[in-house]
Parts: sequence; structure tokens; C-alpha cells
Amino acid sequence: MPELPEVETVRRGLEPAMAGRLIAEARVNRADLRWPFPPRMAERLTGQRVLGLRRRSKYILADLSGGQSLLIHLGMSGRMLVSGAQVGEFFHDHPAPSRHDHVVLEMEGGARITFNDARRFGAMDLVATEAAEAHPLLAVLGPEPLGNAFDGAYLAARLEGRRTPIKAALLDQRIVAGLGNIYVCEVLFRAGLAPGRLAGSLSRAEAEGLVPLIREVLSEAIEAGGSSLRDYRQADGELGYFQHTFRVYGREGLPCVTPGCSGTVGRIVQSGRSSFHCPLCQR
DNA sequence: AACTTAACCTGATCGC
DNA sequence: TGCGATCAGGTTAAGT
Repeated sequence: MPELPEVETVRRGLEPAMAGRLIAEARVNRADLRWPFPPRMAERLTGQRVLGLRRRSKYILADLSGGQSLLIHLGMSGRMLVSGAQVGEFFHDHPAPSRHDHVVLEMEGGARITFNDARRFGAMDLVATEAAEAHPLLAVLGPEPLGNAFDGAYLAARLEGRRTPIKAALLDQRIVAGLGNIYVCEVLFRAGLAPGRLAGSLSRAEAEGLVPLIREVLSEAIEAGGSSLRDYRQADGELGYFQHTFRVYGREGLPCVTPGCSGTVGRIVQSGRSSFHCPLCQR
């Protein structure tokens, strides 16, 4: 599920239960997710104090007292469950173990963090904290979309001359790191750009104009996730899913929400992914 | 080198 | 109710 805003929401949800606390016991229930776990991961996590939780793109980094960091990616279906702790307004009891609980962290003080991932596209690795950015999965990433390095001049330069659709270019984590299928659809809708437009065909103004829209869409989604964390009403402590209101994503066949537009939201498939768009106001 | 497609997995949903 | 086809928010490896 998770794109950048969801991962940030998960990070914030984990913080009270993990930051500053000791991992009393780590349990690892299988040898791999997308890739093998690092050797002896459970032993290496047990007894470590979590100094803090960071996010880079769609990755969470838990910095540990021993100088290593736990790198976490949720893939498509990864979830984090917080139990045995107060989460917002509610205390969450430990749930019954379920089928795809792959890694469990018992925190000192009674909180339990459960990583559950049905499709197993997720990943975990251990990396030296000081060299974390050099990890192969992080080294290839483009700038953070909410950071200063991501601006109009940068994006325009990266799109220039590209013969790939703008949809694919914005999904390319090497260009900008953190967007996924949903938010690219939403960004292109707000920009009035057809997903099939070739990246290199955008005018300078169109390319630069994407930057504030990307920031806006992600910021709003993070804010929505934050509110869902604040009044957390789910009984199970599951982090990562929250209610969004999308303008085009998943709205195939429904009327375009642009005032005065008579279009109907359509769906095309680009590189195997659904692109929802309004054929009238996105050109 | 640029770009596209297939593959990795399971589960939920839809049409018959 | 059952069953197959389709789809799912990500990323990499293997194609063209």
C-alpha cells in the first residue's frame, strides 16, 4: 500500500512505542521477504535501543544504539501493528498471531511491534548508520519531494528529452523518490496533464509547475494520515492505512470533479499500472 | 542508454 | 457457494 505519506504516517505511529526504547526481544519467523534477511537479524536486534526513527522516501530507518540501522520497506502489503501499548486514545491488546506476521519486536515496557506482509514484497536489512545513505536501495534514489533539492529547475532538467510518459517518469524513484501510483495520478490530475504525455514534451512551465503540486498532494496526504493517527479508532492498532479522498484515483466511470467539467474519469494501463484520468481536463 | 515488460507473492473482489 | 479471471498502493531483473 504505502507511498511516501503512508510511510511517514507509519513512522510517526511507531515513534511513541519505539523511539528511546530497548528491543527486549526480536523474533523473525522466516528467512526472507523479498530478499533474505541479514544474517542473525533477530540476535542483532535483541538488546538494542532504538535511538530514533527516520524516513527516506518509502523506507523507514530505525537507528540503533550499536551503530547499525534497521532499514524497513513495506512493499505493497506490509503493515505495522502496535499492541500492548497506548496508541492515541486507546490501549491495544496483543492480537492473535496471524498468518503473515514475519517479524515481531517486543519492546521493553510491553509494547509489541508486528511486521505483517502478505505478499512479501517488503524488505528489512541492517546497515551501518553512518553509511546508511550508501545502502544500494537508498543510493539510487532521487531527491525527497518535500526537500529543498527538489525544485523546478531540477525536475525540468530531469524530464527534458525523455521519451517516456510523464506518468512513468514521476513513478521513477531515481527522478523523485516517494511517489507511487496513486499520488502520481492525483498530481497529473491537478496539473491538467494527460498521463500519456511524453515527459520531454512538457513545456518548461508545465514541468516546473509539477513541483508545487507534488508537494501539495503529499503534504495533504501526510496531514490526513496525521489526523487519522490522532483519533485512531481502529481496534487493532494497525498502522499504514487511512482514509483518503482522491480526486481521480479509483474513480473510473464517475464524473470528473473539476467544476464545470463534463468529463468522466477513465482508466488506461501504462506499464502495467492503472492510470486514472479525466480525458477532458488533462491534456 | 532508454524504455518496456515480466516477475516476485497472496488476498480480495467480480462476473459467471 | 464455487471458480476462474482480474486487480492491488512497489521494485528489480530481464527483455526489446
